[in-house]
Amino acid sequence: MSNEGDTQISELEREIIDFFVNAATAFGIPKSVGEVYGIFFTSEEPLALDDVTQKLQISKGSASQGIRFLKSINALNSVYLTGDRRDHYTAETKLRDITDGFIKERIRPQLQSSSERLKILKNTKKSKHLTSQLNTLESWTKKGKLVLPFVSKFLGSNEPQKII
Amino acid sequence: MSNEGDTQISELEREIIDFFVNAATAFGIPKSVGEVYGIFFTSEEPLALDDVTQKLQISKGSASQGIRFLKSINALNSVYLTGDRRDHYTAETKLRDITDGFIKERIRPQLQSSSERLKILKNTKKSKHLTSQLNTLESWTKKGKLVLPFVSKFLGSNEPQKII
DNA sequence: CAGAGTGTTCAAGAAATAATGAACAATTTG
DNA sequence: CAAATTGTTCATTATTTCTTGAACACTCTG
Repeated sequence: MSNEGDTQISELEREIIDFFVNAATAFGIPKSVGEVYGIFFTSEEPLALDDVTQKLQISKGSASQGIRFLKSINALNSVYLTGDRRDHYTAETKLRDITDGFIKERIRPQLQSSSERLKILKNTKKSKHLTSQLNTLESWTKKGKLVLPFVSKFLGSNEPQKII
Repeated sequence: MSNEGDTQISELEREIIDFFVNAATAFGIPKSVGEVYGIFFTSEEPLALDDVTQKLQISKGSASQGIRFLKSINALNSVYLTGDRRDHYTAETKLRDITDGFIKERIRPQLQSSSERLKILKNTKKSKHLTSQLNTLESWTKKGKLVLPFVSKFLGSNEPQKII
């Protein structure tokens, strides 16, 4: 029966949420997911599902799915509040944790399946030119896989980086 | 009046094109753009607009827009063929060139506008918590900007990389 | 154990995005 | 300079993707 959740969000909060909506869209993630992360990010207190629906005025379904996705990439942390059986979360704000989750759940599987498909294609009869192009693609996926840990490490550090 | 363009594409070529359709989708780029790059990538000879429409069976509009986008990120190279006034292109296959084009045309502008919007928000009156969150966001965009040249260099090299 | 509280699922509708193709502008050719 | 060739634009249509909300399952609580 909680009812402090329907607090209006401020203009600044809305701006910050929009920041995440933009970012989400850029990463091919639904707008509503960006909003959900945004509301957690702006909130000092842990929020539950219906706080999200009330503050953002989105459906329970969207909020539920948004939270699930954000949990899957470690962008939300569970918080247990005594005397309230709703699940509460706070935004994870360590960029590296979120990046790692995103890489692990979204990028790696995609790269992996691409490189597996390529492997199969290498066994087919083909022209010189296509052989060469397949080798090019193979090197691309390899580089893709190799760059990920470096991006992760880079985003996790607080110091300037150098490439040697 | 050229008419060698209506050659059927092979099963393997279709697979390679699908590879790019997948990749394009993952980057939030329309399927048709992936197809267009794919047909150039598989072709040994330079192709013109109507070769693309015939081989892929897509509309002239899609092909034209796909080519324009691909040129804008340096994924296609112009080739001038004497005795044919149509524009011809080949696929650029240096990963770094394409990556750089994509970063310059798509990613940097997005990051830039985000960080400008953030700068404005920093001047508004706000709570301790939101001040702190805005600082977090600022550090994220900074790291984003810094990581790009690193990714570019990494993808351009043929040697293993280390971070120091 | 009936009723209330909480979260999930997924079919249907709404919204956003992409593809088409006809009209057009620009250029070249005979 | 008329006709043909080439490529672009953009309103319309088609497709894909997202959001909604009602039905459901599960868990608590009195």
